Amino acid sequence: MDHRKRKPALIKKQMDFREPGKTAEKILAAARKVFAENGYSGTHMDEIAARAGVNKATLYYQIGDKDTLYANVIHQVLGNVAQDIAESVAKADNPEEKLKIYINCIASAVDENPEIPPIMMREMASGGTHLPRVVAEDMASVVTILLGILEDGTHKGIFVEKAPFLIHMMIVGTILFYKKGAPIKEKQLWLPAALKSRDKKLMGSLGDEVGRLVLRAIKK
Amino acid sequence: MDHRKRKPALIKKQMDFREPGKTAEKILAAARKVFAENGYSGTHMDEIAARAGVNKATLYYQIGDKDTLYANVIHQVLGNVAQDIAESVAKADNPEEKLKIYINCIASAVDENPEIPPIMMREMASGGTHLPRVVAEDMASVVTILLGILEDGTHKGIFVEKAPFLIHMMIVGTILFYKKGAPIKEKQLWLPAALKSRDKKLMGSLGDEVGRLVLRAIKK
DNA sequence: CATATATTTAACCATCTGGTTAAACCTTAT
DNA sequence: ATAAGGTTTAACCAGATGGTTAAATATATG
Repeated sequence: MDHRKRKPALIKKQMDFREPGKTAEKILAAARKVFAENGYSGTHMDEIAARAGVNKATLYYQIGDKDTLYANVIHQVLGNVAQDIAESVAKADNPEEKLKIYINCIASAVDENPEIPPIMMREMASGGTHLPRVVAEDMASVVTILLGILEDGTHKGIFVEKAPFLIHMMIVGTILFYKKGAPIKEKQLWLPAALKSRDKKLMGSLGDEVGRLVLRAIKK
Repeated sequence: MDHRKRKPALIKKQMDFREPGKTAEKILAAARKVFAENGYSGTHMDEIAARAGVNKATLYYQIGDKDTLYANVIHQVLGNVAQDIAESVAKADNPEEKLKIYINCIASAVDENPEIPPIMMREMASGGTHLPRVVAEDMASVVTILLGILEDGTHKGIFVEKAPFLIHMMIVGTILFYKKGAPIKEKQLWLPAALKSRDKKLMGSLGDEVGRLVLRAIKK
């Protein structure tokens, strides 16, 4: 099926990718890498099969087709972030702390999962048309959490009023772009040394630094 | 040639896409849209030819191959931003004003040029490996401008010291993600109404609002 | 007008790519 | 052991895709 005309991808076949060593798991792991590297249409089933060390027919026997495989990859890669954020944020009790946690959850999800930036960026680039509904809803629920934090903070007079969706894009955009951008920057040797050195001393994690910036931006 | 293995795209053939109505111009305009919609590997030469209203062979006669066409598109789309920023920023004299202009230049480039977000996002996603050298250098020069503004501001005690590259990723990431993300958000009907309404009242332009946020984030 | 040159086109082509098939190969239970 | 059902595989296929060719058509030049 043509990528552009894909229906909002349902997950036709749920894979049991939990058991490691199992064929399905090997396929999913390979698919994850290849899709992250090359995007949907840049990814070829033969390469996934090769990298997973299985025959292409096995791949089709275990999953179904490219669409389904892609949907499963996305679900596996982005699916758990939402719940994690919800749980972690609930533990804090003031908006400022909650916001820090919110940002750090996203940052560490990205850290533990280097496939998130390329996949998310490309999904955004293509208008999010092929995100499985589950994932789209997950992401919506995340923004809703932020909405709550910001509203609470504004009521309590801690935050100035700012558009929540813009803040969310700021958080996610900053983290994803930095994660993908930093390595590119390092390779460009002609860049002024000042740029490279300055960025070394991101005190603490990226999540912490973004947290500081965003808080400065919205605190009263 | 395979996308993944493309050499750092040189622009093999410079097109004269300036004269409107001319075949080359029609091709480039079509290519721009199609590449923005579907990415490099999702784009088919036949579609570009069809959308440009010319025969595919004409396309090859005028340009060369997919790679060259893509490089030309990128160059046309991203090539002029750098110079524009440099000139505009020079007009202001204090760091704060300069930073506002810096951000607004990027925001309006994106505004006037809706192909920037998808193309930039996908380029970042694939590690910027196929940016023509010219464009990569342009982008580097942009960051260098920001570096200057921030250093100046820090010296004068107006800004706190923050990693310049991170700030740049923050600006660009926020603008691009918001531009591409907002329309997606609008389509998700199940989202809490609060989210949609809140974001309507972005007072002024996106550039202004991002400018305000970033300044709050780094001003002493 | 005639000749040369630049541009466009329909028809091709080799290769790639997602997907299938039928047979071989395990694993398990009787 | 063997029948049965699940799993893997080599070989295959139809359609798509980037790219080419040689002829046809404008366009400019003498």
